[in-house]
Formats: sequence, C-alpha cells, structure tokens
Amino acid sequence: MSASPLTPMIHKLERRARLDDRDRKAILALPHTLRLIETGAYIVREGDRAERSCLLSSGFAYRHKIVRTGDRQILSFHMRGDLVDLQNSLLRTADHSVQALTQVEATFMPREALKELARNYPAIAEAMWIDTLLDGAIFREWIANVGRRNARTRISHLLCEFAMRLEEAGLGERTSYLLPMTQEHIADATGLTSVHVNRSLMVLETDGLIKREKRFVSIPDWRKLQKAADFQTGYLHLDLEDAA
Amino acid sequence: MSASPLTPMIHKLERRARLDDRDRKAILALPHTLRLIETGAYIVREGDRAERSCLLSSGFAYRHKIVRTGDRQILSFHMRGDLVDLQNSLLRTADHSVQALTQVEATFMPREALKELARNYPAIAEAMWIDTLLDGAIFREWIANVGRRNARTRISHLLCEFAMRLEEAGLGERTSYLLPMTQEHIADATGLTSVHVNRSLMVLETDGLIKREKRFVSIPDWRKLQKAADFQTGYLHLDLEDAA
DNA sequence: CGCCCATTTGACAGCTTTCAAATCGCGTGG
DNA sequence: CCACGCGATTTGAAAGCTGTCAAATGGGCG
Repeated sequence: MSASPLTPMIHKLERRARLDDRDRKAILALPHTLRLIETGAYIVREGDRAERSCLLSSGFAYRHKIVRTGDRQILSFHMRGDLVDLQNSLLRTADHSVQALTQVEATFMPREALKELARNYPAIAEAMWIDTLLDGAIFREWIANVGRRNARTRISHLLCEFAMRLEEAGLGERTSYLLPMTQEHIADATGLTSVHVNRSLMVLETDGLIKREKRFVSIPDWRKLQKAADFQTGYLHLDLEDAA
Repeated sequence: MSASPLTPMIHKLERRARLDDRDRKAILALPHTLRLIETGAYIVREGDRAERSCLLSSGFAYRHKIVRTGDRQILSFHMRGDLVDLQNSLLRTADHSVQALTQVEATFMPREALKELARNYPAIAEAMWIDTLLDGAIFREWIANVGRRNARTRISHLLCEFAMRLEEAGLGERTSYLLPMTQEHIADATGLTSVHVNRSLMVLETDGLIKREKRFVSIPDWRKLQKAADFQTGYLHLDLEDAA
C-alpha cells in the first residue's frame, strides 16, 4: 500500500483529523496521475481553469503572484505531502501560480473526484478543511512577517518556519538542513531584494545565528535564532487535537 | 425567518454553495448567542482556547497580530455576514485576535455545533470550506500587496478591495462609501505608518483618484483607481460556480 | 576550458520612518 | 453658547533601512 503515490496524502490528512479504514481506502481509490516535473516548470498558472488538484509526492514547490511592476511575491513553499492547490478543487480559476522549485513528482487528482470524496466522507472533508485553515494560518503569519518585521527578522523567520515544517514532514532536522531556494526566492518570499537578502544572511552568519555552506544551513542555537526571528510556533497549530 | 441573526450566515453560505431547505433549517437551528460589542473591544484574543465561532451580524471588525516590536499587523477587515473566525471551530487555539472596529452585533455559535453541522450536512461543509478558501485567497493577495507594492498602490488596493466587498455584501456602492477605519488602521493593514498613509491619501486626492470628506470616500473614476491600485478582482472569486 | 547562474560587493539614491508639534473635529460640561 | 479635552488628521525636517544599478567573484557542468 505504501506503493501508492497517494500514501503521503493519507499521512498528511491523518495529522489533520481522525480517519478510519473506510476513509483511507477511499483516498487510495482516488483516480490520479503521477507526473515528473522539471525544476522551474509551472504546475499551475494564475488564470487557469482548474480541473484538478496536486499533491507533492517529492521535491519542493512554491506558489507566487506577479504584480503589475513585474515583481514576484512568493506566497508559500511546499514539500512532500503538501496539497499545493486544494483551492482548485472548489474555486473556479487559479488566483496564483505554482511552480517547481526543484525537480518534483506531482500527483494530480481530478477536482470532481476530490469534491465527491469530501461529500461522501465527512472525516476527509474535515481533514481537508483543516488543511485549508492551516494554510490560511501560515498566510496570515506571512502578512505580519512581510508587513511588520525588518529584513533580518523576516529572513530568520522564514528560516525557522521552513526548518520546522521540514522536520514535521520528516524531511530533516530543524537545526541543519538544505535550503532548496536561491537567495532570490528568499527575497521574493520576504518582500526584499536579493541583494539585501544576501547582506542580511551574511550578518546573521557573522552574528553566529546561522552557519552556511552553499545552500546548507545549520543553526547552532535554535532558541537564539527563534528569538531573533520572532518565531512563535503557535500559528503552525502543531497542537491539533488528534481528531478529538 | 429573517428575524434570526443567523440569516446573514445563510445568505453568505448560499453564495458559496448550493443549499437546500434541509440545510437552511439546520443552520437556523444552530444554538447561538447574540451580543453587542463596543468599539475597540476584543471578540477573540490570540492564544484563546476557542470554544465558539463568530458571525458578524452588523458593524465592522478586523483581525490582527502583534509582533515582538509591539507593532500591529492587520490581517483583514470584516463586515456584516462575515464569519470572522471559522478557524476557531477546528483549530485549537487562536493564532490572532479579532477586534471590533465599530460597534458590532456578534452572533456566537459553539464550535462543536458547527463541527456537527459540517459532519451532517455536506453542502454546508462545502460552503464553509469554500469560505475558508476565499479567506485564504484574500490573505494571499494581501501578502503580495504588502510585499511588493509601493505605498500609493497598497493603499489604493485596500480602498478598491474594501469597496468591492462592501458592494458585494450589499452595504453600499463601490464608488462612494464610508470608511470605518482610521488612517492608523489603514497603516497597520498595509504595513506602513499612519504618517505616510496620510501623505499618500492626500496625493491620491490631489491626483484626482479619490475624493474625501472626513472618512467618506468617493471614487470619480473606478477604472482609473483600479489601475493605479493594480487591483484585479480575480482573487475575490466572484465567479463562484453557483454550486455546480 | 568556457558558460551560466548564483552569490557577493560597492556606491548611491530614495521611499518610508521617526519624532514632534500643530491643527482639526466633535462630544461634553460649564 | 462657548471652553475644554481628546482622538484623528496634518505638517515638517531629518534619519535610515532597503532598493537600485553595476560589476566582480565563485561554483557547477558540458
């Protein structure tokens, strides 16, 4: 059963709500297509009529919008097990794009099948709803991050959040991991320029808050960085009630 | 039936998904408490254990977070018919606060009752899920607004969005309306200072994009402001598929 | 070895903030 | 009816964080 590319979706949803065997079987029975996507390729384009949703089976992706000046704002980063565009199951047109940050294995599921699943399996519907709520919680934190924190804090915050989510997804440890994004991605996620991100990263390093080797980041003192980042984990809602 | 304070919730959800009589009756049967809340009072506080969710029956409210420096970031504004903290039905603790912008009539519903409702009425569950997705769509646009637009554009964008939502909620026309927030609220929503908001508003006025009289705003040329604001309505998903 | 993308560095400009202080609007009380 | 008080708006001058525009450096790969 762990052979199915849908298995990560079950794991993900089980962390959102309590599922039973019937639920799990229904998920595994979803029609789906596994596709390999090259670095930089689009998974969804803003304006697309959405006919399917996508589960990230491996690799990293990010969502973004382009504003009129041509500048890009990255809205979120995603990793294995993330449902990157659940909104496409219920909203008509995509309001932003999703792009592969690395090479990606993507599992596509028809929107109608997902809607049916939600209609017939309340526990799954609840899990997906919660997943959407968590998505929203992270967006809110990003608004605060970009709106009210200085460059140093913004970047540290991003590093903390990414570390935490990597660890929670079982993809590494939060005190030492490989960053899949370039400094330009970090800039577009934090509302800064890549030049300023570069300088800020160097300051974080000389201040001893992080160590870097290429894209590899290690964090000598997690609490210290967390403090510098104003990173409170509450918004990640790691305390989900185990499907009470 | 329009006597129930829950009626606006039915109207709201009916714009999200197709409901039948059974659904409507179930909503009206929700246990609820109507409360009058004074300007500035908190409806939800960050960190609260959430035991209920809140429907705005009249007045305006906003959600916000406070960062370590003490600065406030406003995350969204809400008006009659909005479910301001649906996340509290499914997430354990509030990750941000909700505060009354004006005097407010708030209808509170126990979280368990809402969860039950979602479990037993798939169409309602879908409508609430869609509501959450729309919430998220607006958050994403705000990230882009705060992250990648200059002061003038950010503020114009806020004015356009608020106008559009007022009109959609049947609370006014988008080209002339009363802003319930102070310039400081606008500043905290756009990631600026109130001083700069003040200056930017004056520029928008001398440029003829808006007219002001106290908090009253009128927009002589909607298309022109919309363009200056980089305001594309797509993210509001006004094209919901009428519950296909 | 050469190309290309990512990172780093420099100098300078500029949008926005900061910190006051003045003005305005308006409800309250004398 | 007018003074008072207080929050909101407006205005000024100066500082500063971050952006801009190049150009140099570094590293991986064909």
